Amino acid sequence: MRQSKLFGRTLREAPAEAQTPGHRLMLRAAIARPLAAGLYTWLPLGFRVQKKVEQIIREEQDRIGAQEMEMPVLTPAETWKQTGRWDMLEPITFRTTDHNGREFMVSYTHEEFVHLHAIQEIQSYKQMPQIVYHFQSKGRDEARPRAGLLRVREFVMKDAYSFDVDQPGLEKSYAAEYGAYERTFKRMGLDAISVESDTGAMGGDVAHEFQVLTEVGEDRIAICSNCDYRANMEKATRHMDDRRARADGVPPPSQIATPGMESIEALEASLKQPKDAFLKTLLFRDQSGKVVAVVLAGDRDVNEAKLRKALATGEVKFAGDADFAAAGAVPGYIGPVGLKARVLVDQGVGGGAYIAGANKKDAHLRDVVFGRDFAGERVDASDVRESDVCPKCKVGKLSIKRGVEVGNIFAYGTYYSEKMRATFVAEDGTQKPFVGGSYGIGVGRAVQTIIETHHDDKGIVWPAPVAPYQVHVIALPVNDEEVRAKAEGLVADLEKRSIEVLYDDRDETAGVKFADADLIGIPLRVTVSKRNVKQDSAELKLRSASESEMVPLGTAADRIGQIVGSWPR
RNA sequence: CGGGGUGUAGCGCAGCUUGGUAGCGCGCAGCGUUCGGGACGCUGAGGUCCCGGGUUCGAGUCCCGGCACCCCGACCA
Repeated sequence: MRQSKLFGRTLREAPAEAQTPGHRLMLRAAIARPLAAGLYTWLPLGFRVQKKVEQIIREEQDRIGAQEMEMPVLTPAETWKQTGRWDMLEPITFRTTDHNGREFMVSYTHEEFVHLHAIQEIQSYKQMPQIVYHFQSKGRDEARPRAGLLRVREFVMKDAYSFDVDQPGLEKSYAAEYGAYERTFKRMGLDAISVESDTGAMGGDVAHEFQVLTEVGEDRIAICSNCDYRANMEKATRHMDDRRARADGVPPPSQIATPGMESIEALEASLKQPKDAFLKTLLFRDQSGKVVAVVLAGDRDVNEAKLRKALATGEVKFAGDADFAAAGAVPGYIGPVGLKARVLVDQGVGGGAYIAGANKKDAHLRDVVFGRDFAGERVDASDVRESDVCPKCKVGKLSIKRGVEVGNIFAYGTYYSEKMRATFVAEDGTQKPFVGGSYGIGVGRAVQTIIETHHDDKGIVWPAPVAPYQVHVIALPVNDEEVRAKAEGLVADLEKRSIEVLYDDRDETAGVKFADADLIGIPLRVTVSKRNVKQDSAELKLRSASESEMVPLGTAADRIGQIVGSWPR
């Protein structure tokens, strides 16, 4: 490829809105361009990277016996309604109607549709296990697209779906995908770790995310200092020691005057008590408008993902003034005692005496005891935090790191097949529901995550397997007849060997060409210059190395072929 | 959806407080000199100043309304 013809210019400066290093480099190196909020066009260089990432994913899926297929982007509403997700996904999906008024969703994911096909194609237990996958665009009307390709509103996902006859079968498929993911991310240069995750909109129980730890990530991951426990904050729990403060001998609640103290911080400051001596009570509405109170220790924050799960709802919001009035509560002085609402009590609330709102203006109650003075359902609805004790080994301390979720795997079992009556004939002749899992990788997000984790101050340093080209040949200066002849001869020779070459034939100065080569980050740079040609040689330099190697022009192609051939694929 | 910010040439920005010829750097085109780390000179092209309304003799600038984009938070690959 002649660089003079390349569609896509490198930028000396990144647009102001680009914040993360990967976002800036992605734009500067002409990988992709924004079209609207959260919508990106791949330019030719980025498109090649995307295709290489896809190919790695494809090879690893094929290796475990998964079969590639393709389902449409537009999906009919009726099927979504069968599983209840038409309403649940309303806030984050793009929808449209055809000219007859029939409703469609831009596919958010494809569980429903792959089940529809499984019903038709798989009739007998003899046909399983099966894993199918496709690379398909997903539409998600994210409230806040972010950081270039890291969170967008339309993206290509590899999503795979397994069908098994029973739970042990599912576990095998799940393990096969788990292994495929480890190989896939490793091959593309990503150091992804698996973490336990919430199942969110996908339903089901067991799920892992593959996270690449980096400061630019938006997920928070709890990691144990001692064992292999790693979990997304949405899911992470902590070990709570058993010593329950005793309520014996605690006097009944008594009112204390707390004028103007409407926050835990204000109470902490004026009553000179630690935050965890208080109960924090928060009022929420779920998606259907039902109001619920969540009671937690004053030093803890509510975890909305856990709360949604506890309430089996798609959305929770803070309640309004009318809800407070209906519950007999006063904002700033709300407490669980005498509250007229469903009450959930976080597991971090102990059995001892707390100070809590009195549901009266300017008043709190001391000596409030859970189980004695108020009742409520026990739930886990709070965040873990730095230094909490690991729930698995009960020894290590948790630390919180940021990560980018590049892939995930869910074992949802019969969640969809039961709702859709997707069954097969089992060995005993009865109809049984498919036992399934789904497995996703965001391609564009993976590409930018590679950039986020493979760059220096000059530009991208592509891992060879995903680089847009393998070799960058630079002619210097290109208008020198002999230089150009030698460079073009070398390029032709390399291409004959099926080596992917970007040839910088632009009439630019050495500084511009080297700077662009560093920015674009192709693994091997080959300089054919007047100076080198005089000595009948070419300079080979790896993007990742600081020193270079001079080789005779006559054997340059051999040497380059040898280097390129030694790279992992 | 809550909070904050920004919209002026392809990109980065100034001009707005105090209304009066729309500017700078990079990039782009032509010519010449350069040619191993973002060269230099000369010439030139390129603008609905986000959109709509208002105030005014006159609006990029002031007022009102909208839209878009970015950042922080809540949600996802």
